[in-house]
Amino acid sequence: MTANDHNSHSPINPNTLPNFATMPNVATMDTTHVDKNQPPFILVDGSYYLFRTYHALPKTMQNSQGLVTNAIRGTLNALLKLMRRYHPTHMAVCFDTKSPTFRHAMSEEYKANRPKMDIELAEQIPYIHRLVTALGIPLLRIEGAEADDIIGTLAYRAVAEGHHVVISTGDKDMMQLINDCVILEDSFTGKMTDSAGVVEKFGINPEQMIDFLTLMGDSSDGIKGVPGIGKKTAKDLLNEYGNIDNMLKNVANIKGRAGKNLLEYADDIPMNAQLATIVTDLEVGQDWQDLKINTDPCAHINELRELYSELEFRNELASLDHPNHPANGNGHGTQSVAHSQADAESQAQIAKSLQSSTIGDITDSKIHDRAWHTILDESAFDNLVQLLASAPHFVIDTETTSVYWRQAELVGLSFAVQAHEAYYIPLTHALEGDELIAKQLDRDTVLARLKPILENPNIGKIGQHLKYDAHILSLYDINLLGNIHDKPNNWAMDTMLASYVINAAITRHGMDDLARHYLQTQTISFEDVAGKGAKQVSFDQVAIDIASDYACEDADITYQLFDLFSKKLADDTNNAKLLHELEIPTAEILCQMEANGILIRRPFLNELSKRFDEEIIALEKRAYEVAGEEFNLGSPKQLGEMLFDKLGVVGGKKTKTGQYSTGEAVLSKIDHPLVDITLEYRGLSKLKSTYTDALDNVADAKTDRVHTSYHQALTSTGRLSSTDPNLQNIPIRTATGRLIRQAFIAPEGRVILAADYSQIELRLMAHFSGDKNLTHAFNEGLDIHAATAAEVLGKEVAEVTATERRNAKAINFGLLYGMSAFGLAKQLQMSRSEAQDYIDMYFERYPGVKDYMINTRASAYEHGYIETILGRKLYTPDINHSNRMVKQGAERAAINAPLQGSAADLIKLAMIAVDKVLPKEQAKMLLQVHDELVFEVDADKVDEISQLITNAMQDVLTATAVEKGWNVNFAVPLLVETDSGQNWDEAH
DNA sequence: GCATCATCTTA
DNA sequence: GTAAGATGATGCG
Repeated sequence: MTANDHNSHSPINPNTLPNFATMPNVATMDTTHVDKNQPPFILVDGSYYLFRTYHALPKTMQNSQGLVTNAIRGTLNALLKLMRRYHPTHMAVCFDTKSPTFRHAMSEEYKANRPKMDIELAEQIPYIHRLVTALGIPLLRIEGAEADDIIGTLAYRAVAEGHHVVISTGDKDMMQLINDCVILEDSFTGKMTDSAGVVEKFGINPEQMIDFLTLMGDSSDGIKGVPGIGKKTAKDLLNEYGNIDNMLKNVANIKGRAGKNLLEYADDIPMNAQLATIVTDLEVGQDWQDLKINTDPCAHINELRELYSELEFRNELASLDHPNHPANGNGHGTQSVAHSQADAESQAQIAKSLQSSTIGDITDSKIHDRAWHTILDESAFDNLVQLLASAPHFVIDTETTSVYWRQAELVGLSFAVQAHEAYYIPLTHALEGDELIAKQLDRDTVLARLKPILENPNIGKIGQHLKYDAHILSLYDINLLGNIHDKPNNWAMDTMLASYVINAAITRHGMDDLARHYLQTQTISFEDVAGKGAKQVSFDQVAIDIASDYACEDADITYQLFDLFSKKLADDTNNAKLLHELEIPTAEILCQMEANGILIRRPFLNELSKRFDEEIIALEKRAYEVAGEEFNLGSPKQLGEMLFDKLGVVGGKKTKTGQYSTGEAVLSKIDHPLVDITLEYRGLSKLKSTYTDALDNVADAKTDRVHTSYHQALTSTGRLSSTDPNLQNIPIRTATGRLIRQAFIAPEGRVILAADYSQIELRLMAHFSGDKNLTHAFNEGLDIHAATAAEVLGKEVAEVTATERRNAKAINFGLLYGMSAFGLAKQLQMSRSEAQDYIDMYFERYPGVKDYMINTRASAYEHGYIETILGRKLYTPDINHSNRMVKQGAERAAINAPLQGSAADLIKLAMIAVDKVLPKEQAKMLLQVHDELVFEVDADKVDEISQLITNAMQDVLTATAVEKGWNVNFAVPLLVETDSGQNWDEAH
């Protein structure tokens, strides 16, 4: 029989039950004889790829005959990937058939609720079968057996015969087949799962998988499981009792619902277990040796050609003439994939999964031409100290117990003075049983020796996200900060900020992202060494040899990035200037601001929480009365159903997910008592949960100060963002909201001082557009929104009504946001054509602004980026996107980016300028909120310092920028407004 | 337990 | 119409 003779199997009688007692168990079988150096036996779960790719890939993939081809493509890509990766000699693709199996005979509910297969999918199946055969891969379908069972059987036989096995599937049920020599690989997502992967994912061993599935059940397959036992309980029970038999023996000891139900449903367990068990001794009537790939390049080439032509897979067709097409039995073919983006992502994931795998020819991607050292004795440390002290610059990286610097303790330090060589000094690792922990050098001794080097401004410090390391070192009384910006001309560099300045959009700026993007290297992830989720341990619980690899890699990669970015910056002096004169100095100031924190009034916040809570409860009660029943007022879904279905309110609109929209914009148009109650309820619960409760939780227990964390390499425009907590969105618009602001105070003898740029983005618009009317209004010091209304309506500023000013304000903001008539109409609640008329009138009066819009858009198309006032390039990758909506979104972002981005540049300059003149004993900079800086200052020095700050901020373009070599002739004045008071509300 | 949605807060 | 982050509810596995 030939390998592809897939119709030759005798059907399996669905009424003959497998003998579960004698069935071999793949997870526990002996694997000592398996030769891991041979290519693996590949078993593909064809049915999985069929369904997965059909639902995941767009149905718009069709040939000219209207045949949907997404599942064909998806499955083909999975197969080609496997062949390229493993160069297998033995492989089989298994499919389910429509006929019933023993599971259907056992349980009426088994897969009973599966909807009928879509016709668009059914049509693709014959093509997929033909394709598999034409690729020379054995195809297996057996009446009365599921693909799982064929795979289970073949996996057992293959391992028994000395092969290791890769099962290509995304079905978690198959995890019961995993052992030392059998792994799962989902070729669609790139995810690989070995034994450790099962433990990581579910907290149990592969051999416990059947019991796990039996307890949990599977609603999509119609397997019930034990009610009340989900993933978590099943895991806990299995960890305690090992298996279900043992659980039942000790069922009296199992408390609560789990124990009760286990007893009550004990009779169902055997059947559910059998439904969940993959058969491993099917009568397949075929020996595994027959499942060889047909490697004759000419065998099926004509069939393939015909298929690809009919399907209109042009790239695949062309690649048939390429000598390395995988169908020719050679695993190095060119990629021929329709979804380059999705594919690139899954490739990256595959690359990642390769790291941890040790099976077969899956390569360990660690490079070996490198020297990574663990420093565990005095003389090695002496040598390192010598090396660092005499280096012009070096990479430093701290390893700690937490990503939050305020909770972190130092665990070790890594260094690099050149690429491919790195040192790790473990200091406080404490993993029980790790023999190396006793050899660690003393932390304080090491730090004392390093302090003069780390504080030496003449030795450049290089790091990835140095602000973090600076925070950590400052906890140990080491001041790294001076080295970051006091010597802007040395080699000091923050690779995260360098990447951000060079191109903020091309990748995120974490070290893993940078290594992947710029060095084509997949780093050891933190999760690889410390686990993830609830099971993650802190770094001091990682074994020193593993930790050392991780830490050395970090330092090594950082050095390599430093080399690469240094070259890029040498070619672009403005980028170099942005890094050294703007971002790195800003980082140092942010470090101080974060360390300062801002004082809050805890008792006041607690009092507010209590008050809000009482009002919330009263509102809930009223809502239940109006509704006639209790429901969750905080659930948009339940509220929508109550309002529009049960209470019959008209005007309900649905969101894209099919539920009613209950956003503020919709509700405020409805006249109904429940709406008023809801809006008030939402306002108060927002304030309570997001602000009064949250701030109290994060404030330092001893000092009552709140320390936010600023992210400097995140936004697409150059703005900062603030997290944990976000102090850039503290309420201000409503009176109740402002109560929160009143909780931010200055200590005794000091006041809060706030300084903000007035209308900075509109001033930038005036500058960039050069528009005469706009420039004139700012130069005359007019109320800009009133001036706009007067100009557009052709009347005097004094005659402008409140509504006219409000509309003008909306259009001014709209301009900054790349406005459309549609958007303006929605904002002003007018018709689209009215909005369009208004916009037309505006552009007639402000032609320069119209030109700015056109020119900025054009620049984005021409260069792929726009520039801010300091020449920061902000890339606009979606400007040529094939989706019209996405493309238009990118156009609006491009129009906004120079304005928002330039404002971000200016406030960073302002922070640098202010920091330089601020008397540190009398004032501290605390917060930055995009166009505002918040300080606490000695009460008796407020006027003086306020003037100092105002001057520094207003003069950034005429003084600070010029000193640093940026010469900008700004078209309008920069105006700063300051105020001060006991709290942030009074200061605003 | 983790991701996504809907909502609301800021500049 | 731009740029963010946090929360509770909900859905998935």
